[in-house]
Amino acid sequence: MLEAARQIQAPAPHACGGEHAGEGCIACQVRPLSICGALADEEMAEMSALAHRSCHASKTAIFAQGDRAQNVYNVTGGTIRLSRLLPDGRRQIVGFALPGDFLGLSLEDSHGFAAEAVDAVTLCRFTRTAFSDLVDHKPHLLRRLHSFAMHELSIAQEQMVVLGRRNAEEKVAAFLIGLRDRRARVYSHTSVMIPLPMSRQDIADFLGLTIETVSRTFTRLAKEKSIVIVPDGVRLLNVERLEALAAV
Amino acid sequence: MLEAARQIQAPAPHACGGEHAGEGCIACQVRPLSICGALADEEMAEMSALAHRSCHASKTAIFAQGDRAQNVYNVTGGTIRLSRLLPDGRRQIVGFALPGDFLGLSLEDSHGFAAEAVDAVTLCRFTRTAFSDLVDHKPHLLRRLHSFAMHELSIAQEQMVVLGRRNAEEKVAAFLIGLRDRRARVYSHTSVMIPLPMSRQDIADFLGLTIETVSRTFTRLAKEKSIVIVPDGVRLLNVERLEALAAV
DNA sequence: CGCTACATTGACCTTGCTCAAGATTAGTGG
DNA sequence: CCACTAATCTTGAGCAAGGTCAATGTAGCG
Repeated sequence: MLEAARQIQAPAPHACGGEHAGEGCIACQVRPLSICGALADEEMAEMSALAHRSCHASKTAIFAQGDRAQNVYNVTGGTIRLSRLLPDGRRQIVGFALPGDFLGLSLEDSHGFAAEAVDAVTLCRFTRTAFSDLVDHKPHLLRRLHSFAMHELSIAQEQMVVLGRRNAEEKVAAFLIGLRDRRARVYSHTSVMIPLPMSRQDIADFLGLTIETVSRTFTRLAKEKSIVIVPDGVRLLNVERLEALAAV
Repeated sequence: MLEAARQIQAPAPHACGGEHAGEGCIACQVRPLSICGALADEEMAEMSALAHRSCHASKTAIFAQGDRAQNVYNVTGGTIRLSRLLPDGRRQIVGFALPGDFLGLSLEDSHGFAAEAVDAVTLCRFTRTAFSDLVDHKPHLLRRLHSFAMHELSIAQEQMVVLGRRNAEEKVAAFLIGLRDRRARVYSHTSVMIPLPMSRQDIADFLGLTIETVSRTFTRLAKEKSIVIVPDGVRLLNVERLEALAAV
């Protein structure tokens, strides 16, 4: 997930499909590197030279749990779900990656979770060796990556509180407020319209609930006029109330 | 938490109390740096020069949630609980730090969680500025820290699966097996005797359960002869069964 | 010995899960 | 553009895992 502290403007929506997914995609007119805000121009140029842009259609896998980790990715557009599967099929979504986030930074040689495109996703891909070489020559960049990783860890710990100590209503409120805040950082402006490209099942698997409980909770929040449910998202009405439910 | 990949021998138990806790403690005859396995001799010497050894008696705070983060710590002995508190008093323990683990590596300026000594704890303390300067001159060390952080993140994600998708019995089994595996890495040998210096309440707050459910689950596992409950710990009897319950 | 903190056990209750039936939406082909 | 199908979402009824409350047991300590 690893959010960039400062974020460029949102990439324009585009519809490049699966036929060239996973490979360099010259048709995608997106800014190549979300991380750019953190780097000097020359570093940007150096990284761009190493980057392969790629697109993934909705619901396609970017990599599977246990796959050999051969690439590092920087998300430039769309939403990715990161999930771990138990042997019996139970699933836990450990996070949603938004533009600016990194995937595959772990130095372990296989991915600990699966990454799947929730909607149309654009990525910058680096081979691990190229990325590693680059990092070796740019301690500044490594510090930045480490800072991302620690922020990521902090988000993971907050999610532990949500999973371990919050009830269904608080979980859903924390999810919506958390998503609003992350989007605000990514797109540099806050909004009460929260697009939800992920399914109810995805939300349930993120919050440790069932799809039915998520659905009922959305309905209840809508009945009490805390939110309005719209196609592919919600609009926050009573932000105070939601923030109180989500309060850290 | 941040476990060291290779670990020196366990520090000898000692009883330095609270009266000089938090400050340099020349009486503590512990190896100064758990991280040493990862470093060259000269680096070791350089780090040791910057380190202040300190001891914390059982149940004393090392730092509080929200405290200004002024130090980096490396645990050399004992067990530390890392916890987040909700405004209404609910508590989630986000991890237990064992010898070799780092605290305060985050670059944010205040601690996201509280750290409290579960039993007698010995630490190596660095001021943040000194540690930061050191890291600036040792990219090798920074890489190592980043690798620790990513491993930590992986543990946090596994804990999300435990909290979100496992039942009480599986949670307790995962806790015991996880602790056994971490201790095996720290002390370089595996054992079916698992010391549990933390209280039932701590375990409950780590697993997102109540103290009663933890107690009942221990009792049930003991009745079915999967474990034996001993003072301040458990002995694993049916490791196969526990590993199956905890299976990833 | 008695106090305190911690752990265990029991009885009962609530939240969220399971199972099942509809409702809505999205996709597809005529 | 509409009809048909499949997928997703919502809603309801009943249930069970784990929580709550309360009593009892046990260990450490002055």
